[in-house]
Amino acid sequence: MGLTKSEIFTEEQNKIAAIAKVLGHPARIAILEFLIDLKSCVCGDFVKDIGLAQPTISQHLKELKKVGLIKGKIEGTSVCYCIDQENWNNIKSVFNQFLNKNAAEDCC
Amino acid sequence: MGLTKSEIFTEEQNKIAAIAKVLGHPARIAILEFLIDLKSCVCGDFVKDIGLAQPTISQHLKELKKVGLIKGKIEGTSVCYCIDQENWNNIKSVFNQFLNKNAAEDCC
DNA sequence: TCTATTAATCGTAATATTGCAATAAACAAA
DNA sequence: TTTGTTTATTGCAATATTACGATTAATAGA
Repeated sequence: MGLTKSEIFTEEQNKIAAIAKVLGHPARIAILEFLIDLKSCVCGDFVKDIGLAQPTISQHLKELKKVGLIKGKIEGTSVCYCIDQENWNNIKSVFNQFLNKNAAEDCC
Repeated sequence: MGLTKSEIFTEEQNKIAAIAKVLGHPARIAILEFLIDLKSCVCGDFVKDIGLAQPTISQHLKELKKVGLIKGKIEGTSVCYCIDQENWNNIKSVFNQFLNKNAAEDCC
């Protein structure tokens, strides 16, 4: 088995989970932090800064791009990656909405 | 290899990733939403409401508990689960802090 | 004590993820 | 064109996750 049954969940539940899953690896958090702080921008710099092999970083960048957290612009032989502000804000609000709906009472 | 190199990341990066990883499954999002809305509380109800087998739900509850998102209180033969408010608030602030540090400029 | 109920654990199969060496692709500069 | 630089892709091995049947444990009630 080992196959997530996405069909039994709502679109929203699947969306939150999909984004969270991508955030669920420290290398991808590190990449996002570098991008936010504008410390690094191109794949090669992440390789140096983080210390994982180039194919590994490239793969992590691909997943971040897949859910729209980042976007990339080709500049000669290198690629400049950036936070995708529009999607980032959308994702932020999806998470805030989820995290802020607090249960008033408690049964334990 | 398939083994995350946690040692090359900061404690904070590993923490955010660990929580996000647990949030990275729709069943666990569904469980949290049921708990927030106080719709379900015990394992058996989640099994009915969500539609996954009892051992599967039990496993998801275990992971939610491991990172402190929920806590459980034994009540006779059943267990009442609840959002762990204190940890939930802590986790919320960790995520808010991460999501809100926006990059001012953009290079792409 | 016996039985029913409920949740956790064990064992296992299927699938997914992580990481990297090797290679390919794409472009810049000589 | 050739060489160097940079990123993406492929292929593979190791590990992790997901899901569930079978079983166990623990309590409630007859």
